[in-house]
Amino acid sequence: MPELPEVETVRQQLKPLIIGKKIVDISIIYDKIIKISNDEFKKKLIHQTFRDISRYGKYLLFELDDYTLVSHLRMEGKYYLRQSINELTKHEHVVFHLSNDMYLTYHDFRKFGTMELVKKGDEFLLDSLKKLGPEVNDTQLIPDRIYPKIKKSSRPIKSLLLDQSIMTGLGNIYVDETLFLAKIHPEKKGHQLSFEEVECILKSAKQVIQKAIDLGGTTIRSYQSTLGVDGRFQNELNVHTLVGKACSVCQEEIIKIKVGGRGTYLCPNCQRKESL
DNA sequence: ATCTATGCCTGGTGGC
DNA sequence: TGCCACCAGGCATAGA
Repeated sequence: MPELPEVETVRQQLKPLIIGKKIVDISIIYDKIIKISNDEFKKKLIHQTFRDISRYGKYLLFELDDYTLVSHLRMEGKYYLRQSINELTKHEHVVFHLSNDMYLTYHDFRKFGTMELVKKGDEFLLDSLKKLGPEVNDTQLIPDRIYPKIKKSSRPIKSLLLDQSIMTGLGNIYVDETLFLAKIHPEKKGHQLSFEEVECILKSAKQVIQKAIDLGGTTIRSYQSTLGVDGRFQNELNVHTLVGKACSVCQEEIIKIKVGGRGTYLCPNCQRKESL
């Protein structure tokens, strides 16, 4: 499940491999991934050269000469660099044939990922990008920026942290880890939180995200970033996926509940519903 | 306006 | 062993 740290890892690994390479051809094997017609997609992208890869929240932005390809990996999307089309597996849906005779392929066995194409400079006019809040790892982001939205909401804090319009970058794994560090129960309502608690949550989120970026992200289930490099953050998890295990702080058993329809892991002792 | 429910997908799991 | 219903989950969209 790529969240901000995983997408950042993909960006860093892929960038030196494709910068300066021109797209000479494109094969679209499964076209629901892309939002426009196959013909338009090919017409606009063929002969364009990769100039940079940037990222906003969980979106990858492949910057070419005249267009930006905005890619969201959702749960299982991955990019691979292949030397031959003979290496393609059944879950590789879009193939970019590059000028150095390598193939950049998009792999996604759930087929949930999306690719949008936009004129360079117009990225934030896209519906998907324009509604995103500030990035959780933005050093300029201060709690005052998110506190008002949290304070007036009756939704559980877990749902608010997953809401990308308030703040972007956290997914299910890192929200659980963030709330554990902050010692906040995931079902606590937004309006029940003090400014100091929100401050603590933001600080914890930044800490979790930065550590995950430093370690190359988390490898859970099938998620593995480009080139088969495993992230190492899974060794640092305190609660996520650890149901039945002892809490690293108090030895209480980690439990799993559902919050807003999402599987949620927490320590019932460290993260009490009723606060002091 | 604001929130909840549903659809998109497929591999893995558990029941029979 | 094989079949099948069910689950996971980020985000868009429809519905309440």
